[in-house]
Amino acid sequence: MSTKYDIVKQEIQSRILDGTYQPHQKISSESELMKQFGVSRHTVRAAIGELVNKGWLYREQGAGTFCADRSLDNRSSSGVTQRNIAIITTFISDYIFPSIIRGAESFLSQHGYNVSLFSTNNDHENEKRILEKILTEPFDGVIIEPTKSAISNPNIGYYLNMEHQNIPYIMIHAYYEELEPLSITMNDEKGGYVQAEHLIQLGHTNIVGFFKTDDLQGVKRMKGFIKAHRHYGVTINPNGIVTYDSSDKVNKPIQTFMKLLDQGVKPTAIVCYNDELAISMLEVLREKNIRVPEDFSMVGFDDSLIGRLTAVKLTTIQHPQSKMGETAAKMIVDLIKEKNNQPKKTNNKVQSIIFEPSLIVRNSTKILEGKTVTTK
Amino acid sequence: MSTKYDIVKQEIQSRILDGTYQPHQKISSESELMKQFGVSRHTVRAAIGELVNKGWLYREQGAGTFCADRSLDNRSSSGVTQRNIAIITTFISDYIFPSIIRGAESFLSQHGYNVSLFSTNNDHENEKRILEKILTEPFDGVIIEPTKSAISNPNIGYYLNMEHQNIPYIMIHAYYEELEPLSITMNDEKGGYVQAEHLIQLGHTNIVGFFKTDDLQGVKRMKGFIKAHRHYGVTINPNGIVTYDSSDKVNKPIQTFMKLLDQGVKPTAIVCYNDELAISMLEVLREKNIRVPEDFSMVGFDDSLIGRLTAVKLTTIQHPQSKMGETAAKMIVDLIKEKNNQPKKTNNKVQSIIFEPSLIVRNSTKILEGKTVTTK
DNA sequence: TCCGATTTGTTCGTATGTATG
DNA sequence: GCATACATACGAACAAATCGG
Repeated sequence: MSTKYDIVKQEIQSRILDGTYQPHQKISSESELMKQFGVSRHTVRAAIGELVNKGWLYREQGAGTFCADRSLDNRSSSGVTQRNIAIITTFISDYIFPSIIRGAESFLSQHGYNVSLFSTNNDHENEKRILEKILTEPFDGVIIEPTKSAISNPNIGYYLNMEHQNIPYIMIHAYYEELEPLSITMNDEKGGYVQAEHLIQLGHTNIVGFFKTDDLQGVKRMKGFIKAHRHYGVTINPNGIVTYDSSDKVNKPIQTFMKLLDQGVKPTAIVCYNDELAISMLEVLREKNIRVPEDFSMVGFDDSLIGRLTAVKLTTIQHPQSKMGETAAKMIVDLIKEKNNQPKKTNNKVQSIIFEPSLIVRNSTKILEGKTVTTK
Repeated sequence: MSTKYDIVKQEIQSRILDGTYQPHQKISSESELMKQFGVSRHTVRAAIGELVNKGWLYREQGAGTFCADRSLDNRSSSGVTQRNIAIITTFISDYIFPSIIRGAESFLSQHGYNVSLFSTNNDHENEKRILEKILTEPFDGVIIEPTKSAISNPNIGYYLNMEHQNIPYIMIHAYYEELEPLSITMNDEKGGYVQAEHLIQLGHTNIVGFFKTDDLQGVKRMKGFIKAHRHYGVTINPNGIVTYDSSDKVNKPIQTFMKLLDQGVKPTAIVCYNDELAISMLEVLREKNIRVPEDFSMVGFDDSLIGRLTAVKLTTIQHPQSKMGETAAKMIVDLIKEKNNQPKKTNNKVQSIIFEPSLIVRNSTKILEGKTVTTK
């Protein structure tokens, strides 16, 4: 995999798949590629040779090398419907993802589809590699949880190519706004609002919020957090909002939280991006001998299993989990049907779905001492 | 047709067609061909390269170039290798399975394979449906966790058919004994032995054991449990061994355990089939105000995440989890390689792997009051 | 129609890396 | 350890086709 011609080959392949090279368009000449990659002509020719052999490019002596049009050539040759669905998530084994995947797998296998799994680890490079794979192989539909949905995505070209090749896809949890895709999401802003509202109604006024902001979910939950404070006229502590990324999710929130607890005016409650974070924070509080909920209240998000197993059962926001997976599966199957039966009446068109959040009150939140419950 | 490499190519082709080169026979080396035709090595390689691409020859570094066997060359219809691996587990989202799947997925996707997921919910009908699907579609290999491995399997025919069709498969966690397949397992009997031994060494003599016995793992752990008692000369309470199935795993163990706790001579410790059960039992004890480990000791199995998150951290048996998934993935890839390179020497044949269990002592076990620690 | 610049096609030489037996 | 054989990579030269002027 580390040979020079293979690198050149991969890169050219990427340019084809992400739409840089359109069908019948002339690609860079051999001498240009030599300069671009700093390799000899022999190496460039070896790379191009393999792609010509695969049918991705064709050469014309004297004219140049061109991108082939693979749109209607091969994939229906075998005649047999493959019925493959790809599910791309950021993580596979952690947290609530297994439940989502189970929901989707269960529905899809009942409807005769194979489910292939991919995880990006919230990294754009991995996402790219996976999208290349999906575009190269016969998938009938794709369910995607976007990678780093809050920031601009370098792989948009691949999604456009997917539309070109008429492969239906839907996004869950969040979506890339440029694409305006069909999606299944939570109302995350509302969720963040409800988290904060609950604590405010319990009398808390010094609440910290921790949000993972490389994904859109976190950005929106933060927005809701702020909105609730404004609505109830509670000022937000200047240090009261902490953001972090997937990359520093293990350490940064914990360390920042510890500092916040050591300062003069201590917060009395925390809104957590999700239950996973809440569990970490619970550990911090336990080490500092701060009792939950007597001394400190916390709200999680997602109603994950681990939040129900801990000594202190978490107050949290409900997440549809396996239901979301099933809904996504149903939607992608509908899209595939719609694609195949073009003459069919499109009376009930497939539409995006937004799940409304609801609060689940357990044992991690409590009325602040000396306060009475506020109601709207 | 007048180029040198084309002449070389034609000549080699002729030698294949007229039988000079028989299937799997080594053809002249590149340097020999250089002499024979008076051309450069590059030219020879270009000629051979085209024939390799057509599927008439195959090259093996260090060994030589060989004539391919095109007699039974069927599946080249699509030309493209699919590289699909199926993973069949009993459950997808629960417990330690996500970790196992992640380990396998990570390795396989790095090696260019797609991973398709199936779950049987430990039901033979589902298993049958999935096996039919796999036999019908182009999978290169299968990783299986057997369904109800302790009882006779009605789908053996499908596995035999898989062998017929030359689809490599391996089993994890357990295996159907009739098939004697390649497998990756725990030494479950040893595991059950270690669980019981630990409690016995802590002075416990009235230990109950709960085992799920529709899978072989449970049967073997139970065997180890009994063996440990015999070895240390501890008599087993007649009601001290409780077995249950996947179907009644939610209720039966809990109810039986409650009855045991209400009887005259109470047990002082429990060996659990796995951490999942242990967590349920912990809940029962909490409701009855029996403190762990002060009043009661318990040992789990699998070292699952949930066993580390509870208030009382479980003493348990280590399970390789994602490591097991990765090992399984590596093994299946080796098997596929072995299958494809028939002429290659099978010097290091793929072999079954058994992981040895080791005890992880945490906070759910304690020396029985009024006893001293026993050592072997 | 021809010219010249560009681009791919063929062929040689050489060197080093890596797997096999 | 050694010879053999294939794998990768660099450089150079000339041939053949294309395309704009």
